Amino acid sequence: MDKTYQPSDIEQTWYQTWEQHGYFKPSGTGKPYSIMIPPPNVTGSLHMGHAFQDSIMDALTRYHRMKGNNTLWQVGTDHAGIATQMVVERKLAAEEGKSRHDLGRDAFLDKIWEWKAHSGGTITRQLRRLGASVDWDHERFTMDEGFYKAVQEVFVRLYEDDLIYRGKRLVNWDPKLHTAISDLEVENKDKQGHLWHFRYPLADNASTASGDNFIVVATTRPETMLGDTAVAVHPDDERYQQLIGQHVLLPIVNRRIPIVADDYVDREFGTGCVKITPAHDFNDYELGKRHGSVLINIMSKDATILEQAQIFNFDGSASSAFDSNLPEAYAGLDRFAARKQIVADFEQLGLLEKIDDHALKVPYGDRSGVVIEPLLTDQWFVRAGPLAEPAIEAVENGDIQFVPKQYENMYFSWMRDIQDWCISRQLWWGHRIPAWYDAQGGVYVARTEAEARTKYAIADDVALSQDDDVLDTWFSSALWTFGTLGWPEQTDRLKTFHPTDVLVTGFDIIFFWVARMIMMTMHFMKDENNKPQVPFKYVYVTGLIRDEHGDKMSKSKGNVLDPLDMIDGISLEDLVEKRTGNMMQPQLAEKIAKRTRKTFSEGIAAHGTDALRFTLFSLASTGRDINWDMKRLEGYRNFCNKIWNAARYVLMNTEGEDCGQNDESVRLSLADRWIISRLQQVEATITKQLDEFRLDLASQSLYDFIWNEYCDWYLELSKPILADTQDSELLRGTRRTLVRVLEAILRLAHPFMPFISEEIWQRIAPLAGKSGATIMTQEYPTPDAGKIDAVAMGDVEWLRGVIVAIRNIRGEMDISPARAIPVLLRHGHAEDKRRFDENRSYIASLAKLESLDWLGDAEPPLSATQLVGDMEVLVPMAGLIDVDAEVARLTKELDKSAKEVARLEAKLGNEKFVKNAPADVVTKEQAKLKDATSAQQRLAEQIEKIRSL
RNA sequence: AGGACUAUAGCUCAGUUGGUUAGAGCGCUACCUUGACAUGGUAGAGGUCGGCAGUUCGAAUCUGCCUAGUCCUACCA
Repeated sequence: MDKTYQPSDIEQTWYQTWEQHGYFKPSGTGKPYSIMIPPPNVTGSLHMGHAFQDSIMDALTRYHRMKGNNTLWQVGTDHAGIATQMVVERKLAAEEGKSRHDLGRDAFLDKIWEWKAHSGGTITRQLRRLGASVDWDHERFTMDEGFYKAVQEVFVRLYEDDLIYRGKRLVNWDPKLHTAISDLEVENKDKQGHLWHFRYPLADNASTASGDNFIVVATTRPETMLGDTAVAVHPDDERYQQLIGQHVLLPIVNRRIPIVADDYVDREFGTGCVKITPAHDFNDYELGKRHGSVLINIMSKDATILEQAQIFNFDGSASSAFDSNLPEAYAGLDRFAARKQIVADFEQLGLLEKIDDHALKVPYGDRSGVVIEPLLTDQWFVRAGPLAEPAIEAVENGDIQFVPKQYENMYFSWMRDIQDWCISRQLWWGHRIPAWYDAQGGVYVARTEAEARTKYAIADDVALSQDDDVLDTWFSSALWTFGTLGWPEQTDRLKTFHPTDVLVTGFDIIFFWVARMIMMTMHFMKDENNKPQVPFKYVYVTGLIRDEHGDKMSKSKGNVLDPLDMIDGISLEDLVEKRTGNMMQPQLAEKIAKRTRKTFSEGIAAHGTDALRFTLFSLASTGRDINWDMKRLEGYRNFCNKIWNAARYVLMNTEGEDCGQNDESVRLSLADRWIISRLQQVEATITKQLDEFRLDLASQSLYDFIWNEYCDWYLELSKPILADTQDSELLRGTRRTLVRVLEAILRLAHPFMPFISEEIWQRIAPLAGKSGATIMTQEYPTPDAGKIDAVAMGDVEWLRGVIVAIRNIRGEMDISPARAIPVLLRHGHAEDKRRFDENRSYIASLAKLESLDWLGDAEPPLSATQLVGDMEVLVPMAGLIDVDAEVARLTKELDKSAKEVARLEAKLGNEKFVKNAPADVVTKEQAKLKDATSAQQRLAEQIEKIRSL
């Protein structure tokens, strides 16, 4: 093996080997275990969040595969409707100066498929680099043939069950993308705006309580007044009591509209009068409906003002309740221009009362970034209420558990107040809605046009045209767990792997995806008793990966880290280019470049996939965002190097030697018995932590065991034996333990660090008597309590105590590490003496001693001392030690003991403590006090003795 | 407005049902190239666990209030 660990030398070749040999496929035997990858955007690329979640899924998958489960990690990508369409539209505009309308629907879709073919491999290549052990043979895409069938089936059946309906409703309209979007795709932002106060003259010479012949309404969106159908006041508001049932004459359009009373109105806000615009405001829609009003739409799909208003009843039929003419002056004006004009005109008319500054929330489209307009359009909706009921129940009764649990609250509060889901999108890229219309507007929902004709008995000569709209991307993603397994066919894969075991995803898509997946799955998937099947048993919710300052990573902030750059490294210049090239806002480039040069003055070094993964795991504490720290990554790269070198040491001492693999007689040293015992304990700990999704704790346990126990102590303790002993049985025992424990460590580590564990395992396994083509399919280590040797563990703890005590004196007294020193022990119990007798050579070797003796009762020479339990460790001071330094050191120790004694005395002096605390706690404290007291006394004597010289 | 989460060493974070002398990594200090590893070794410094009350024999841990921050949902024109 090379002296230094080079991840690039091993990682890619191992992945290819694994994939070629089909190790990622389900084994076909064992209890099924399955995970569905959250499908990334097919044309996207992997970011740190993906790397994080995918690493977790891979660790769980590899762990269960090694435990013998029939394990499937299902892979696939999402067509990502709006996102993908926008990318291709931008590209088209930039390269050919054309819009999608110039091309037409079919040609444009061809362009997108081309783009998918061209860029679609990026994400899957990146997944391979991460070591993702997914089943590539069954990769799926949310718009592949099978998924198309699943989507149609679901749509048609939901329609037949009256859970999908079409209607003219107020929706969130994106005037830039020209599509409806769901509530979830709207981001409400705090903005400073204005509250305009308009006078609406009263009709029929009515007047207010204070004698005015007008009332004042306040609005943040003046242009919508063109669509006002009423004014509302609170029923108990004395100021306007006599006006209820009267009318106002709407200025500019001269529309006579009623004054109605409604509890919804807040008397304290503004003037207590609210203009009602049912076609342009969600609250007003409800209000208008309650008061038998109509809907007056005044806006086009571009959010410009119409020439003629469109007036509807709430059932969608046309209404002639009002004159539909709108003032010519506004026709075609953009909504914001119209706003200015309306305000100016009110001022002109002397009807502008005042303008207040006002803080408000403005809805923006999360993709387009423009202000969303509530607009009356024909859309398809999913009736979410009935679907939500079983989905809520499944989480309440624990069939689905969120990890961490607090996300269940979030889920419940959204689900219990769920609104119908607008699923139609006025886009081209997506699943086209399986509905057909005849010339009269009749709607026919079926899987195909032919089926529609049969089902609804439509003659062949009646022209049908399919709905132009497509479905929300999340509609198809909601079918992911069963759609990927072949549904609506009852495939073996579906029967074997559904329900899946765990979904690993971010909290940001609990509503978008997780909740909808639960609803859809439980409606369509039933078990043998016809009970709804859940899509997964656990939802492991990860935090977000942020940058080193806790800021969200984003292109516009220029703080995005590419996981592949962590793995392969990148030069500073390339990193700057990557962050500043192809920007939507080029003016930020300079700042980003500067910041990047400051943070990564040397670029980024290569750290390898294993180190990246291990870093992600150790940061993966539940329910918390992660602030990325390059130093952690470096630390775990060093950890890989540590393992590498430990393996080199083991190989150096075992290759070509007799390692006792054929059960020749062996004798195990104390160190052997100890590390074997500890291995059992660590195996139990890690297994438990993995089962509880605590990858952070598991990786920490592994790290501690490998570095602080196996390397720091076991390998060091093996050195004196390998160097000195002539005992062939003992040598065999040590060699056997060296390789066997390392071999087990590699299997323990494999789910975390697949590459380095495989690379080393290939060399170690034969020496440990293991055979097999890959570590991937070896058994995950299981602890054997029978191998735990309590005596050995106690002895090594003692041994470490003595060695650390001597090193401590050495360090504090500034004794050169090169200098071998004499050490005496005294005042020990019989147990100390036994341990001393059995382990002299270990101590002498690890503490670099010239001599080590048991003093008995003889008077010791003047020495530096340290206590290990009751036993004193003495380093004779002659020629070695600075008296003042020793006094200072002992005084520090004494202070500590004195404080401890005081604390314990106070505690035990408290009658209530002695009376109330459990007996074992009291006994423990008493023992501690005894130790501390005797330590205090010894230290005091020793200080006195040194001083007296 | 409602709700959730977070606050522990200079930095990034663990701390499982209340009982440790409160831990890790990085950083810092001193010493050390000893044949696995300087991507290393040995020793060390560093914390009134955000604040205030309370429950308890005992609180980083439980309760209440407060402060600061993050996020989610809803929204008054």
